[in-house]
Amino acid sequence: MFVSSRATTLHADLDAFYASVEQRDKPWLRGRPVIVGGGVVLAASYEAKAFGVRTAMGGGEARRLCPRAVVVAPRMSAYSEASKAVFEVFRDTTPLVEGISIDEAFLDVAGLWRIAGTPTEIATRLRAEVMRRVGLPITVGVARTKFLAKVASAVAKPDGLLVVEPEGELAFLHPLPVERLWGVGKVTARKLHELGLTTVGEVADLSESALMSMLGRASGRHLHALAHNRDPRRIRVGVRRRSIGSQRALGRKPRTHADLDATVVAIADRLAKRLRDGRRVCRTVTLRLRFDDYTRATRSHTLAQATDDTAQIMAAARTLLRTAMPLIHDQGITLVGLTLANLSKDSAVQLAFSFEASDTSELDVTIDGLRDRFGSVAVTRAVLLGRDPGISVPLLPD
DNA sequence: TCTGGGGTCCTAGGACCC
DNA sequence: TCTGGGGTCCTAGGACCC
Repeated sequence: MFVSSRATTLHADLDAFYASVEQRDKPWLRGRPVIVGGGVVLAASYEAKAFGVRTAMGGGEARRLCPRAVVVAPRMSAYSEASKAVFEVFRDTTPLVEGISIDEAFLDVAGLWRIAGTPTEIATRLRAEVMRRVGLPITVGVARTKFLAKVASAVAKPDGLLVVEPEGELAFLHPLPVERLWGVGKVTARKLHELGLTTVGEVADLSESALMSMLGRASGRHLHALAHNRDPRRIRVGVRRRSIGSQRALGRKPRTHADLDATVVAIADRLAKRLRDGRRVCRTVTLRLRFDDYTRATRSHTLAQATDDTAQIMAAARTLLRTAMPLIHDQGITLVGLTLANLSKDSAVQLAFSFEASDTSELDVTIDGLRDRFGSVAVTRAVLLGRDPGISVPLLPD
C-alpha cells in the first residue's frame, strides 16, 4: 500500500467548538470562562479549562472548580450550521476530506503541491480561512500518518499549527504520555501505568506479543503499531454511518413500565424518521438501559428483513423492553435508548438465491426468470463450478 | 460531583452449516 | 461410527472517542 513519504496529512480540529461558537455569537462571553451544558459539561472555553474544567465532567464539579464560569444551554442547530460552513472551507481546500465528527476532519493534500503550495502553507491558509469565513479558531496538525497528524493537533491546541516532519517523528512521539495514543482511555492507561509504562517510547520498547497478551489481540497490535508510528490508513471520502441511535436520560424518579414504553415508542418513532430521511434501512434493533448504579444492559433483536418501517421498529423495541423488565424491577432505571444497526441503503433490499446452471446460457435464463418475478435483479456474485469437484471458476468478480 | 448524547470497534460464546 | 475444523451470524458486554 502506498503511504506518502512526506507530511501531507492534515488533521484539522476546531478549538472548544461549542464554547467558541457561543463566544463568537455573544461578544460579552469573549475572554470569559464559558461552560456549555448544565448537567454535564459538553464543552468548556479555554478560559474555563484553565480552572480544570473538562468535557464530560459533572456540572456540579465544574461550577465548584470555576464559580465565575458562565453556563449556557447548548444550541445544537447553531453548531451544526457552523460545522457545515467549516467543512465547506475544508472541501474548498481539497476534495479528499474525511470527517470524523462535527468538529474535526482529516485532509489529504498530497497532490496539491503545484497548485497550492506546501502542506504548511496550505494549513496556514486553511486556519486563516476558517477564521475569516466562519469566525472560529482551529488547530491543524500535519504529519505523514493520520495518527501522528491527530497527535500533532492535540499538542498544538489551542489556535495552533504543528508540522511533524518525517525525520522527527519518533523524537516527537516517544516522550509523550501513553494517553496520547488513540485507543488508550482510562482502563488501558491504568493497565499500562500498573506495569510502569507512562510514555509512548516505553510502550514502543515492548514486543507486539507482550502487548497483545497484556491488552488483547487487537488493542495490543494496534498500540504496538501506533507507538512505532505505523498507521497505513488512507483518507477515505464518503464513509457511511454504521448505526444510528438515540437515548434519553430519565433522572432518578421511579418509572413504570408504561412510562418506559412511551419513551421507547417516542425514540423509535424519531429514529425511524431519521432512517428514512437518510434513505437507509436497518436490520438490528438494540435497546440500551442504564441503572442507578451506572451499570448498563443491552438487548438486541435482528429482523429477517431490513426495514425502515416505524411500526416494525417500534414493535421490536417494545418486545425488547418487555424481555428486559425483570432487570428493571430490581433497580432504578436512569436511561433508555435505542440503536438501529446493520444499516444498508434502502434500495438495496437484498435477496439471495442459489441455483445450479450447467452453462452461462442456462444462468441467463434463470436470471431472466428472477427479473420477471422481482423486477430488477442485480447479479453480485456467480460461481461456475467445474466438472472436477473442488474447482470453482469465478464468473464475475466479487 | 453523581454522570449527556452521538457514535465506532472488539471480544467471546453459542447456534448452525459445510 | 466417531471425530474434526472452519466460517458466518447473532447476542451481550465493554472500551473508547468526540
